[in-house]
Amino acid sequence: MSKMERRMSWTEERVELLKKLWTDGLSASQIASELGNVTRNAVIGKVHRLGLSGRAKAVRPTAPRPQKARRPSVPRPQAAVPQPAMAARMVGNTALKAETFAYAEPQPEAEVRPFRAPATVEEFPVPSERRATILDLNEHTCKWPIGDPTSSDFHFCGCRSKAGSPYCERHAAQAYQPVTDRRRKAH
DNA sequence: CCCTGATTCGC
DNA sequence: GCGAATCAGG
Repeated sequence: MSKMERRMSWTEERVELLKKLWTDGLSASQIASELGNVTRNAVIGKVHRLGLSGRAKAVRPTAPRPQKARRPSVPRPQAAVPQPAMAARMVGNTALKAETFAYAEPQPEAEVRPFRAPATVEEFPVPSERRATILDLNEHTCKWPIGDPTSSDFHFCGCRSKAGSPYCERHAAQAYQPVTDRRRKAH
């Protein structure tokens, strides 16, 4: 290696590698870092010039290239209404889909998991609540939530909290019970 | 905000 | 031909 190529160009080798990696499903940025000395934009640009965009999926919409009437002369708003043909071509043409397809790892449809209400209260015998609103809370009041937060009667414990604790002694005990204890308690 | 590819257009 | 800037989408 006598000379470091200052401006790496698209040599046959690099183009071949590009083709291979692209058809392998690597993303443009991955390919860019693989090749080195090119940005993903460069890769994408080359891919398009080579005419191998679309990859495996490539639903040929047979659209005759709408090529909108382009901008008058001001470089600002080049984003306008997508042409139908363009839009059609965009769907199902992303690398993500291609990869998902290539790796054959279809996600099973999201399973519906039952809604689990936040267990704020835990049927707990509350002897000395103060029914504090959020406005009543300060450094010395227990901030243990009681009830459904979306309900109008939601409130906080409001007891005097232990020094340095957000909760009163009773609720601190409930909040900070060791795992083993919780296990035991659960049964 | 991270990522993806697509497109435009000055160079 | 090249690729940064930009766009559009997940």
